[in-house]
Amino acid sequence: MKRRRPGREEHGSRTEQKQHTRQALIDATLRLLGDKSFDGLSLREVTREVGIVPTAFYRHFATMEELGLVLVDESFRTMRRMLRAAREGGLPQGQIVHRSVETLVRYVRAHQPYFQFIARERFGGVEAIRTAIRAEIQLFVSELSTDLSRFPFLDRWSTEDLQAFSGLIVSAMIGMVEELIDLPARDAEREGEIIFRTEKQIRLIVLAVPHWNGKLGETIVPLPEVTSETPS
Amino acid sequence: MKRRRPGREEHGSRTEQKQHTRQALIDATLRLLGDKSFDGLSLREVTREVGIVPTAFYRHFATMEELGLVLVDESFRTMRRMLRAAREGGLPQGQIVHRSVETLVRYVRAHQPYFQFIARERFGGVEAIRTAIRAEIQLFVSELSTDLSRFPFLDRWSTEDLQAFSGLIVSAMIGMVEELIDLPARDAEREGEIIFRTEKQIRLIVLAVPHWNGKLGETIVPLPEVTSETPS
DNA sequence: TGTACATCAGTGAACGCGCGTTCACTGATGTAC
DNA sequence: TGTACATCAGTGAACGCGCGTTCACTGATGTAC
Repeated sequence: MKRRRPGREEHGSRTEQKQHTRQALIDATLRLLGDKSFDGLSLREVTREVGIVPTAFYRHFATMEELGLVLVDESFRTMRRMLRAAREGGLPQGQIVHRSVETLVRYVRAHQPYFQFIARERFGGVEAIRTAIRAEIQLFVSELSTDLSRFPFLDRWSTEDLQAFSGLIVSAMIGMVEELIDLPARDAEREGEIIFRTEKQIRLIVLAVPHWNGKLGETIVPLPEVTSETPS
Repeated sequence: MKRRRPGREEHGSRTEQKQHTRQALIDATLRLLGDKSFDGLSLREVTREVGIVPTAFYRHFATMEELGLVLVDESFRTMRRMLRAAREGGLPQGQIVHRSVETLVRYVRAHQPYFQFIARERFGGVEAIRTAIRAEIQLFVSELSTDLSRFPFLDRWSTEDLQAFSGLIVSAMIGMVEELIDLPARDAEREGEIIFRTEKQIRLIVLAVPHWNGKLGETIVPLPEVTSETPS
């Protein structure tokens, strides 16, 4: 009775059982991170949530930081799976912005804790985790650049310009995700507004594409001086 | 000798002295937040940094959370001061994107700890602080909307569209600030790249302005299907 | 100006608590024969 | 298939430590007369 997982009685091999507990630690951590940030979370809280003794933690991870890095890895694996699916499914002509935003929202909803973890720890208190997340997002931007380089107009852009463009889209998407994830549960109206606004933003960016000349000269649209009293 | 602030010998009235200690607590907190997130920071760490006994903390704040909210307030007061100065100075015709980005960067460098605090706690572990920051950023977006509504084209946009547009600019700016603040100190080259990229992004957004028709129909630029093998 | 009393910012001892980590252990699972 | 031994995931007691908070205190500053 002592060695069995509390509440569950049937199990596979020792290896499977270990894997099961390891996953339970990961899941428990994600659950607990709804309320607090990673470096406010204790090893004992995590093991308590799983229902094992604190010392058993060390059978799976050397430190909390190690667990955190595994979480980063898992989270981005999830997102890459999303992107791969989207790419392979092939977005239908037209509706591309709408469908992309919608797909992202569905994924965020389905894997909310992962996204929440990433959003919260991207600038969180643990250096190693911040660095790992930053690297993954950069990878993300680069992959998007490659995808986008197949579109008309964009196929003639420099790598640098493409990365800036992708970065802008990713910024808008991250902004949306970050607003979505701590929306009071099931506020469908606010959610709709956020999605609608993000679509607008991305469409606006796309609109600029045919007009970009690749130079960082001054703007093409003449803009008047901004002072306290300068309406037309 | 006992009552004097360690390391400083001359003081004003009791009220001034209290104010001085209060500010020391705030400054110490900002300094310590370089390494960790707010909810990983202890009351004792803060008082230790200032050089007072832990219990003296309560003469100034009831809880750490209260201190945190004061920090949010101070940080945004700093940013509003920046905006007001920028508005009153009046940005010269042309160069407007360049000057705006440059102004922001200078301010971030000058008040780095405040910006770092905001970036880190925007999605951090303390609910009340998150909420306060979110409200301030929203206010920010609204103010920018008002400013922008004086420009040609934009003066005909709906409030909603203007807010989406402002939100996009703020997202790009936040993205830049967040990258800037934990750049390894004085990496002038990376810093230049980040600024250059942000300028590109904002110029790109601006470029779209004359072409926006205010409708959320499908894009005007026809975009082909994205699959694994769809180059032109 | 001088004296007597009130205020209150900062002190220092003490508390109970949750923390991470150590250690020797238990007993079911796995393996060699 | 049956037995004897090895492995190792999880146990539980114990540790020293930093935490937030309480409390009665001290002594310089402020105020009333």
